[in-house]
Amino acid sequence: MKLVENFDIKQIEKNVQDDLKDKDISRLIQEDENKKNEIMFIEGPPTMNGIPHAGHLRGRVFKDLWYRYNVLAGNKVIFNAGWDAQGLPVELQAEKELGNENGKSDIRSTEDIEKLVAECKEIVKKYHTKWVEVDKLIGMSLNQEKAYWTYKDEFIEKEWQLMKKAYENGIMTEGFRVVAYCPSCQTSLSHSEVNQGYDMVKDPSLYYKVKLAQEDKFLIVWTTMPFTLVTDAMVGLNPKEEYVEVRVENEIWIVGKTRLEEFMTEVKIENYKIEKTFLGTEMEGKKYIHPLLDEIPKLAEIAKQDNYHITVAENFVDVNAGSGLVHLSPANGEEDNNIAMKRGVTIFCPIDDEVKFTEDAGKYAGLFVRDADEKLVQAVKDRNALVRIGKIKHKYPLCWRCNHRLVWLARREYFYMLDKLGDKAIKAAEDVEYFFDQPKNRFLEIIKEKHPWCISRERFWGCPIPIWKCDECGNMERLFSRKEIVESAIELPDGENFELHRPWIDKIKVKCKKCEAVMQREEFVLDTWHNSGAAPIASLDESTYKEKIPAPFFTEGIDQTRGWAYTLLIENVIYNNAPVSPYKSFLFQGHVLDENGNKMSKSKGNVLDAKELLEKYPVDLVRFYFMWKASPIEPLNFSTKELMSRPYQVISTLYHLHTFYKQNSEYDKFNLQEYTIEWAKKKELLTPPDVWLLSKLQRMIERTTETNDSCRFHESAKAIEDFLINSLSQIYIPIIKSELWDEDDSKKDRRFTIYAILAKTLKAINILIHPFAPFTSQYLYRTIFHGKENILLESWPKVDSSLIDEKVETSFDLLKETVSVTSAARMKGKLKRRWPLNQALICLNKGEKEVLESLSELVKSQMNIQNYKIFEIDNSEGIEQYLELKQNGLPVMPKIELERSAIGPKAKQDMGKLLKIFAETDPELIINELRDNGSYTFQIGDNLVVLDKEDFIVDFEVKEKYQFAKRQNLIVIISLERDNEMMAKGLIKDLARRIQTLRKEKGFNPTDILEKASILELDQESLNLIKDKTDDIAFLIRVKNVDFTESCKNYKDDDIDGLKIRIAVE
RNA sequence: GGGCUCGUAGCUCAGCUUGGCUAGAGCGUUCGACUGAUAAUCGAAAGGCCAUGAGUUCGAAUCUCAUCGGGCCCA
Repeated sequence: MKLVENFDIKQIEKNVQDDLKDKDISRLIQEDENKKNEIMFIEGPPTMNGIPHAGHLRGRVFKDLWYRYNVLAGNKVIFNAGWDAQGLPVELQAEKELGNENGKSDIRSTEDIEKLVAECKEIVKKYHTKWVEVDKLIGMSLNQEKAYWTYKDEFIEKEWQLMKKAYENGIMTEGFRVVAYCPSCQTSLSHSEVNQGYDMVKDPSLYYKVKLAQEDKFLIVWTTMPFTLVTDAMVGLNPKEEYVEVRVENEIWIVGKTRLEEFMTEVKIENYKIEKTFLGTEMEGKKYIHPLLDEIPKLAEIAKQDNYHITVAENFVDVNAGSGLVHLSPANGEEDNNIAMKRGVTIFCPIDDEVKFTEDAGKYAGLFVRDADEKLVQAVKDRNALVRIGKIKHKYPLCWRCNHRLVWLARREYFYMLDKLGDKAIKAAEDVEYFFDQPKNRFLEIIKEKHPWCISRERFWGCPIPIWKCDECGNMERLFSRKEIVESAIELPDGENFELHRPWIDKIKVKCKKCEAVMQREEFVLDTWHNSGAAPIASLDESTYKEKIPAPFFTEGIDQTRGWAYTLLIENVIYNNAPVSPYKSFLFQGHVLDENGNKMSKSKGNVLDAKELLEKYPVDLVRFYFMWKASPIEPLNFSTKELMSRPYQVISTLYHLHTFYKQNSEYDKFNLQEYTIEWAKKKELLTPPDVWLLSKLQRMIERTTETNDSCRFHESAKAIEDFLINSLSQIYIPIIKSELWDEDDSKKDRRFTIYAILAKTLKAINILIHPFAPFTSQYLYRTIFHGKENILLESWPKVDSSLIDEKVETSFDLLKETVSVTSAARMKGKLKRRWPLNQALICLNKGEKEVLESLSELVKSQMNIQNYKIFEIDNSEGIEQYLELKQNGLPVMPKIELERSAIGPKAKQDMGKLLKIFAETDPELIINELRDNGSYTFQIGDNLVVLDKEDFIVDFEVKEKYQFAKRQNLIVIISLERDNEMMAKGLIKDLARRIQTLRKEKGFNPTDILEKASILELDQESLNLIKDKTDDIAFLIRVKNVDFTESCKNYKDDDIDGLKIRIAVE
């Protein structure tokens, strides 16, 4: 790899990519004896149903950052890719590609499934290529060859082993789950599909009354789906809301209080009287009599159970709709079903696949459910239970394919009953490090819910559930391995090595051990979250799993709290039947938003394609920017403009510091191996700036290590930025520059010391910044330092506490402050920084004199001043400060004003005269009086106005030929007087700067020594000042001779503060 | 609708636990200066009803409650 001429970060990136193309870094790391611990990373497998965008990149960068940091810190990190191939999104995409407009109902035969599955595999292949491409662009270190795939047979079989544990521990059961179902497509729909199709529809609004069994009172219940009366199981009230008993004619009705009046208007009842008010919670567990039991014998039978047809107090009940009481149909409502599951209530679901009532529905058997609405309303009316039937317009979901109204329907499914885990999952989750409180709290809350997890899906492309059921006797065979299936199969149409997917597995028939009938496989596949959640178990062999899991660090987007993080934990607890998490720590990452803070979405068109982004912008900047801009958990507003500003400056400075080091050290034939900091220390060559820089370096190492460990990557990036820009580039380099300029052989040791320090510092920065900007750091490391083959083989720097020097740091801070204040004073006096000044008078706090004087030479050189004096001052303001300054002999004059709000009441009508007299009075006189007597008396006519200290605002200014600036207690007064010598020096520097610019323009190297320089058209005065000093100029601009006659060929017009000159170099 | 969470300068954040100086820093912006690695750097300036409202208090960015807005998840 060669050093590029100019800083071209894209070119650097390309060179590194090319250079590393054929190199097997992971093998080098594997063989490196400095990398001691072997640790495991488990990739959260992206679903292969789309191309990566900017949001994905942030996650990629976090992972790779962690990898590189840990490798540098001395670990062998197993960093394998992983891909999630299955799941609904892939299947839907395949449907689209195949043109199956009716979704699942288009799949009728084995061949159809086969075609669908083949298409799914195609899609996965296509997107996998895109992802790998982007991974390569961004410099992901993932081992792609060893990637795990969730759809591979070996993965599936291991997942079955996990299911087996769940079954053996009594966690896996059958049950009912309510899904949105399209009666026309005969397909259930996922939540995201449902959310696509809400629209306003008209529905019946039915109020009916049910009598309490033990009291002569009626519950007034509201529903918009009368057919659900068939599957009615409970009536819900909100426990925290108020309800009332009202008398209507000779009946007592129970209604919510919040909407009582609206309700009465709606049902057209004018005369009613509130008899009692109470909280919903008081109504828990009262049996009621369903009005239609005679029509539905099966329901009547179930209703005999104690927990059936009772009132329940549940938070989800909304008192701002209907009557404030709702009936619960676990077969037809999601929330209703959850509550039934929680309370162990029987789920009565007499509805078939065509959404028609079955025989169990008694009188309504055979009817499409929504067609039963009218008949049910009539039946309610016939039994005198009708309060009111009306119409309501509300938002309701429609099928996104056929626009048919969806119904909510309980389907038989498989569940993990998480309450059976006891507190194991909670304990496991509590032991995990989350780095930030916000996601931790939410995650723990979710786990504490212990919601039953429905693991089955009525789909095709997924890990099949290996359970066979006998239709005759209901017996079940659970065959959790290929071996068991093969042994139990009646025949194997695709041989023993059939693919463990639908449709092939569906063809396997098993003989029932109880009744000898032929058993069919339950046509479910697993929830895709089960696949990814099984990753640690299913992607590793058993011994590796035992050895490496729990793994130290997992990370994914914050939306995965309930997703991957959750399923991983639950499945691991199930697998071990113990409170163990598969991860010791989990970092949840905030999402990427567009530059205005809006969510990136296809519909808004603000999605940034990852590949385009990485091809157009420098990858190191993208990576650095992602980590540097925001805290990991916060959302990040992504702006390419911002990306190209500060991050560019940081990386650019890093590059240029390297070229600076290279140019100078090569000129001196510096040998990095021979001359080290230890060597310099031994020879006592370190100056205060060196000590200071090394001390700062230690602090930065300490800080970055600490913040990387706690996932405060943004702080880590900022610590590097701060050191690089504010310490190294801004302070150290300008100080040592002049020392490097002096080529005398006797100063060689000093120059070598500087090179050694620069080399050590730059090398350390390269390593520290490597996880953030891998390309530039690898590039600079290789081209400038010719180190190991890959910077990853280096070791993370350790803090060397012998190099920390707090005293020097304090002195430097004071120096920086003093120089800064001096510059401000120069600004006021219009004195350029390169003009030397005669004298500075510096006022400091008590005790600081010594601190600053320890850097005496630097004070002069950095302030560009020939001598200085330091005064320690006690007072920071007012008359006391002025007096102290004066007492010290400083060239100050008092500046005095009246405190108007204070003197108003004292002077009253004499205010005008007072101001006039005050303006004419010598300030010094007032000060002296105040000092001696504590007050000053003005005589205004016959009146005496006595003003004390508080009535004056006293400040100071400096005498003529001085200028000053102050910041808090730091005051710098500079003398404006310059003699010829100083004027000459200033002029020389002015000239030198211009000639140096010209040198650069002409393309000379800084280290080249040129023949001559020529300066024309200087005025006589200036010429007199400098004509004897050509040697000084020659030294500054690296030429052999300087003259003032027209001796060169090409001259450039230039000017110094408006003075026209012509200059040339050859 | 529910849960968690965030809201301080254009941006990124500090300060909040334990109430008390004129609410700080860096970046960005504008103007000026410097520059021999630099799109670096230095100086100055502009920029804040600390989301809003109420309460507690002598005193609130800080404690309490409510509201509004953003994010994620769940409905």
